[in-house]
This record gives sequence, structure tokens and C-alpha cells, in this order.
Amino acid sequence: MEIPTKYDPTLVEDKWYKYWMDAGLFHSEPDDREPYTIVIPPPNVTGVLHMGHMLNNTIQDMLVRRARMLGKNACWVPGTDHASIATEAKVVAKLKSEGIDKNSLTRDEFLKHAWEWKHKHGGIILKQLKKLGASCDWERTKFTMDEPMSESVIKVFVDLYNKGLIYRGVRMVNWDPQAKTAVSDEEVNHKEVQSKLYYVRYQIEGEDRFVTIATTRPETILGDTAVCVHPEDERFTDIHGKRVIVPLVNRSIPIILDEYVDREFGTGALKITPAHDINDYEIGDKHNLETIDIFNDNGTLNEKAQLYVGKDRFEVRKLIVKDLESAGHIVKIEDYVNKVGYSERTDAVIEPKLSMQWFCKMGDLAKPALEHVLNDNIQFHPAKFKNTYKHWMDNVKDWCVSRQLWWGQRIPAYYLPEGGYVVGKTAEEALEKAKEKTGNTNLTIADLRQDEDVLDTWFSSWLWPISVFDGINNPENEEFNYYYPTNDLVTAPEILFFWVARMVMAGYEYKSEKPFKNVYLTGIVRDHLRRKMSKSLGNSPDPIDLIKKYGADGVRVGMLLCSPAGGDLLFDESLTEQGRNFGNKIWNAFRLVKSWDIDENIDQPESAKKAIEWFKHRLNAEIENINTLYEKFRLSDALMAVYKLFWDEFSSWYLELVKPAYQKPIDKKTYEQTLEFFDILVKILHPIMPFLTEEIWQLIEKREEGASLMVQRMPEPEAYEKNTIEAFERVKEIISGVRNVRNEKNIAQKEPLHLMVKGSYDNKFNGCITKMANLTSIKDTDTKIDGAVTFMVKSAEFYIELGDLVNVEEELQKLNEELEYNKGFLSSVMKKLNNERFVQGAPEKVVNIERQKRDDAEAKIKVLEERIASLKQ
RNA sequence: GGGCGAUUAGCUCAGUUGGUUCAGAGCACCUGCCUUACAAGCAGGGGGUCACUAGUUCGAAUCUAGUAUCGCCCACCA
Repeated sequence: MEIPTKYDPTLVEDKWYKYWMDAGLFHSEPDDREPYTIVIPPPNVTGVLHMGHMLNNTIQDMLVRRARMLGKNACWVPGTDHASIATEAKVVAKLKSEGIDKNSLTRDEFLKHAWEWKHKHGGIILKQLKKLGASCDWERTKFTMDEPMSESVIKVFVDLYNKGLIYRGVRMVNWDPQAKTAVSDEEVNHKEVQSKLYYVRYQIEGEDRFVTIATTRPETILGDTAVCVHPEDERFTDIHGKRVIVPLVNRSIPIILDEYVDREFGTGALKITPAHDINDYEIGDKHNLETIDIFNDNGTLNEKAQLYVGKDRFEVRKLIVKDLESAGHIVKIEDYVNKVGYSERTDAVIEPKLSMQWFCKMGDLAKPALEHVLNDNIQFHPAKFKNTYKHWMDNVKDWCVSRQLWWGQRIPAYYLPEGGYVVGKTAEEALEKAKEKTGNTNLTIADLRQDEDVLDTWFSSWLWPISVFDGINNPENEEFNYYYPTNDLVTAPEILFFWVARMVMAGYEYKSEKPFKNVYLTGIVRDHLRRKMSKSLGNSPDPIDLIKKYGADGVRVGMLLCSPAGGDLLFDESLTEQGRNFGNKIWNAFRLVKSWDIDENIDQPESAKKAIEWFKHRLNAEIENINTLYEKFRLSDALMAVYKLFWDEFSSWYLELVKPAYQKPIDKKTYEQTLEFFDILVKILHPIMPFLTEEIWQLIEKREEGASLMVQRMPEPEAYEKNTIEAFERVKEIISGVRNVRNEKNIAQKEPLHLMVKGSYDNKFNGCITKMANLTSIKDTDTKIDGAVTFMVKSAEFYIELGDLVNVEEELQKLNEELEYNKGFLSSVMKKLNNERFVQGAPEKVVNIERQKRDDAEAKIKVLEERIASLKQ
């Protein structure tokens, strides 16, 4: 059979993906088996695959493929998120590029464009996931604005409203003047910026005196409704109860007293602008101050500002400073570093703004959600995130669920002509309620005005594990009961609060059950400079290019190699290279085996028998180890265990041991056993490298049409002996010893050597030693040997006779060094054993270990001394 | 300012209740090999006061306290 020396992923990956799809192997239906469910963290429908997705989905696929091979009914539900703000922004930008202004469109017209855009560009990311090998049940693909999903969202909103958990209120929100919407606290990035601190003096009403305040936002002076000082600040005692004049607009405002003021900062006097600062709002609330909202929704000033109307807030800042200066109100200007909030989505400076919004009460919802994480009913991996989660849940604030956008689920609140509103799942339902509420039976739907806002995207995402199985609309359906709760959730720690916590809340509220058992929190993908990979920085490789270059399997291995759970993941392309190399290694090992000619008439060599015996034990030990690692979600470690098993043990030792000499045939037994090992190894490897392993599995022997590795049973560990594994480790040391001698003395591998041994060792594997080290034989000796080099393994001493090649002086020096080391080691052991407190205080087990060390060292020293003595003669 | 976490080899990280296997892994690096599956490879090799200081203990990378540096979350002195 002709197999190329380099594994080429591009030749096989698409083929096998199609094969799996055609055979329907990704699809799941409820049956008698135990379910294993993962719901994908739905990526933005408009998004393209980035490195974070690659990591995330590699891990999910690894888990789901393994579960499938463990005999579970594995179901990985894919889908996308409508991502209100991001998608609307993209559609607006696209329309703008065509010369269409969003504001010139009706809501329906805009939504038509948005849906068109979604149909055209949405779901690219899902196609990309297929390239990665993701074994999602594509027949179940969901979108958070699919009709049943939206229906669930509305139903939940109405339900929470009826329970009194949804309310409408004026709140200070983070306003994004560019997107013209409120964003949640979590969507605001605070950055340190170099700015100025302006000292502005306000005239005291009716007097010729002034009070000076410090502000970073002089433009908000126009909305000031008080100046505040600390009640115990003696510098201001004489102006208590007086009023001051707001510069430029000459409005009279009171001086109020509040302990909130930091006497050390600035001048100790603080201007209060309740409409535009969260703290000021609270103080204003406390002191019943008037609020003057001077900004329009787009960040320009309105009529209430009186001055600079229609101009942008940042332009106004410059203008007002100038005007204040010429009016003599600026006392001084200092450089100042402060933190400014930026919108995560548009990067616009956030404006604190009073706004009528919809809120969801969190207190009662948070209680079970916290409890079931603290008691490990839901487990976080790594567990350290429990602390972070608890801290957040303890301080949870009500959730602002409205967004001033069109793309999303429109809030089902309907305003009545005579004021007030009703909430209903549909307009018809709302109408009934409206009639009931008003007693006006003549009302029609046309009289009702639906709320213009849509719901926060997370308000649909938090239902995701439930709504993908239609568990809100139809709570008793078979699928929901079968697949829910899901097993593992794989996501980034960044969204622990917006998403994970809220899914837990929704789970307990709507199913009285957790949404998932385990939460695996991945790292954040960064470049080697620890910068987060992002499009704007341009430091992120295109995942699809990486797949083309290194193969999906290579990229998957690369992602897993550097991904400790919850830690940062410093990605470098060399990792995918390592992944590709690993694939190639497997490929070539397989090529070797397939290239062997089988001769049924030759006997199985002793070395092969022993190698097989050893590797069986080694393999079973590792299968057990790997199972444990998976159970603990130590996924990088699991990969590394498989990696070393294949490369270091199977390839470097086992295959070398059974490999027949050049152009010689192999016996049938060894050949078949080797293929069986391969069969087991590709099963273990499959969840990590699905394509390559399928290709090999199909080449091991002719398979039936539609048969696939991905639905084979994962091997179970059989009993194994540690002693056999240990004994073979000594074998490796002996072989290394011989190789070292060859290296030092420059003796070619081809040239056979004689090995003699003094002392006892487990000689079960002698056949393996002679084969691997190219020895004619291994013989016991107790006579004095001149002209030999030696090395020790445990307390046995091995000799290779080399006659003149041996330099006695060098040998002596080497032996003396080893003797000194062992003497030092022995004395440190004796120090412990002579310490009565150690012998009495330490557990018996530990003391015995030290005694064993002492005996070993003494034996070694004895052998070394004898050898030195004999060389000196 | 409050909370959480981290600091182990050049890099990224393991290191379970203190004691076999405690100072490890992978990569990188150095040396020798185009040896017949694989140079995307093979055989060897060097490298760390476990951030620092003190304490507890027969014994500390591991426990305690303090110091330094870094990261994350929360709150935002205008």
C-alpha cells in the first residue's frame, strides 16, 4: 500500500465530515441511553470565528465526542445569538454605506433589512465550526429570534411581570450616545485617561464672595442644581444655608451639606448634577433636588442647557471652558488622570443618564442560583471561580433589561390612551387586559401603543438551555425532560455573570433544576505579549487560515496544549505546529505498521512477546489515568498524557521493539496485536483529533459502509501490574546506559556489544534489552573485568568490555564522582534516621522509605568501592 | 478603596491531606545523527535559593504572618 510520508489533512478532513453527516452520526433523539448534553454558547449571528471560539468549541467537541464513545446519547445543540446591539450596529453601518439613514426607516422597514442581512451573513460562523470538526447536531440549530425562542422570551417577561419581578423605573443608566441605547454595567469598560481638573468659582448669591469647586466635566455645570460641602468642613461653615449662582446661566442653586463629600479632594466643595452623575443623582434624591437633563440622546445639548444647544458634549466642554475663562470663573486647571467609561460595543464615552427603563428584580432569583453553586450541585472548573461568583451574587443589582433598539424581542408592554400600561404576550391579550383595566370595552388594538424598546439580548440567552428544547412553551415535552439538565457548559470567565449566573437563575425559576452540572471556564486567548486577541489589534490569526495550514486536528491540539482552565492562554502559532507534528507522528507510525510484510510461518520473537506484555500493562495504566483526568476536567493534562503515551511509549519503545529488521517480514501474532494497539490508541485520540483518527481507523481494516470510529466504544482499562511497568522502566535505563556508552565512545549502533552485569535485576525483559541496545547477550559476571566501562541501574552494575578504548583514569574519576554523590545522599538519609524525633514522629511508612533509601545507597556504595578498588590494582 | 487569586526552568504551566515518585512536564535551547516509518524526525544533554523575610514542624514549593510585584472582579474622589 502506498501511503505518503507526510500526513495531509486537507485530503481527508472534508471527506470525513461529510461522511459523518451523511451517516447522521451527529444527530440525537431521546432513547434508553443516558443522555449527555451540551448547549453551545451561541456566538453572535453576525460574527466570524475567532480564537476564543476555536478554543471553546474544541473543548466542547472533545467532551461530546468522548461522551458519545462512552456509550452515551450525546447531543450538542448549536445555534446563534441575535446580539441586538452588535447586529443592529452592523446593519445600520451597512445601510449607511448605501446612503440610507436608519432614522428615515420605519421599524418594520428596518427589521426587514436586518432579517435580510441575517439570512445573508448569519451562520457563517456555524459553517466555520464544521471545518473545526464540531460534531453538533445541526438538525437542532437554533437562533435566539426563532419564533418559538422569541415566544419563550416574551412568555417569561410576562410571567416575571405578573410575579412582580419586572418593574419600570427611572434609573441612572449607562447611556451609549452613539448606539443611543442604555447598556448594562457589564458592557462598560473603564479606562484611565489623561484629562483636566477644572477649578470653577461660583458667586455666592447677593455677596461678593465665591466658592470654588473642582470638576472634570465643566459642560455639566449647565445642569447643576446644588453645590455640596461636608457639614463638618470648617472652611465652609460661614456659607451654610446660602445659595450660589451657576456661572453663565445665572441660575440660583442651594448649598447643601452631605457627608458624601471628600474634604481632601479638590477644594472640598462639590457641584451636584443629578441628571448626569450617578452619585450626584443619589445625593439629589436624598436632598430632593431638581434634576435638569441637559443632553439629547445623541450626546448633544438640549434647550434645558440654555447655551450651546445642539452642540456635542465634547465640543461644549472646550467652549464652556473658554467662556468661563473670559468671564473670570476659572481659578485653575490641573492635569488629572481619571477613569472614563466606554461602551464595549461602540467605544463611545458612556454618559450617565436618567432614563425610564425596565428592570428585573434579582434578589429572589439569585438565592437558589448562589446556593446550588456553593453546595457544588453545580461545579465550576476551576473551582476558584466560586468565590468570584459568590461575591457577585451577594451584591447582585437589579437587571436593566430594556434596550433602545429595534433588533430583538420587543417589550410586550402596551400604553393606554388614558395613561398607564398593560403587559400581555400578544396585542390581543393586552387588549383584553386593557379593557378590564379601564372598563372601556370600545378599545381596539390600534389604541394601544407598544413599548418601543427591545429586551436585552441576555434576556433571551439566559433561557438558552431551556428554550432550545422548547421547555418554556411546552414544559412537559419529552426532549426537555430527557436532555435537561445539560451536562457541561464550556464558556469564557468573562461572561460568568451576564450569562452563566443568569442561566442558573432561569433554570431554578422555570424548571426548578440546574441548567448544567459542570461549568468549564476556558482561558482568555492572548498573544505572547499577553494582549487579548482582537480584531482591532490585528494580533489574532484567522482560525480558518490556521486550519488550512495545520489541519483542524493540528489546531485542536495546539489550542489544548496551552489551555489551562481559567488561566490566560498565550497562543502562538508554534503550538499548532506542534499539533500538526503530532498528527504526522501518528501517521508515520501507522505507515510503518502497514508497510510490514506478514509471514505466517515465522515464530513470534521473544522480544516482541515481552514488548507486548509490557505495553498492555502500560496502556491500561494510562487509560485509567486519562479517564481520571477527564473526570477532573484536566483537559490539557489528558491531551499530554495521550501525547506521551503515543509518542514516547508506543512509538519510541514499543514499535522499535517489535519492528522487524530491514526488509524482513513480521510474524502474524505481533502484527495483529500491533494493529489492535493502534485500534485502541486511535479511540483514545479520537475526541482530540477526530479526522486523522477516523482516517487511520478506516485503514486498519476494511469497514462496513457508514461505520465510523466516532461511534465505537472507548476502551475500558483492564487490570495491570505496576511491577511490570516499573521493571520496564529499569529496562529503559539499562538501554540508555548502553546508548550513552556508544555516544561517549563513538561506537556505531550497528556494532554489537557484550553486556555483563554484577548484582541482581529483573531479567524478564532481557530480550528487549539486547534488541534495543544491539547486544549479543547479557551475562552475569562476578569476576574482575579490566578494560570495561560501567554504569549502574539501581544497585546492579553493568559492564561493557571495550579493551583499549577505556581510559582508566576517566573511569575512576566518573566512579569517584558517583561514589561521592551516593555518600552525600546516604549521610542526609542517616541524618534523618538518627534523629529520634523523626523516627518517632513520622509515620511508619515514611520511616521505612528512608530505611529503604539507606539500604539502596549502602549497596550502591559497596559496589562502587569494589569497582574502584579493582581498577586501582 | 473593598474582594479574590497568583509569583516554581528561557516561555507556558503541573505539583491533591506537609514526608516514596519533590523539585516536574511540554516547548525552546545545546551536542551528535539525512540510521531503512517519521528531519514535521532520532539519540543524548544543560538549566530553577520554588518572589522575599520570619515563624510553626523531626521535616515546608506546600501551613501561618508580613513584604514586594502582577493579574482579575467589584465600587467609582468630582
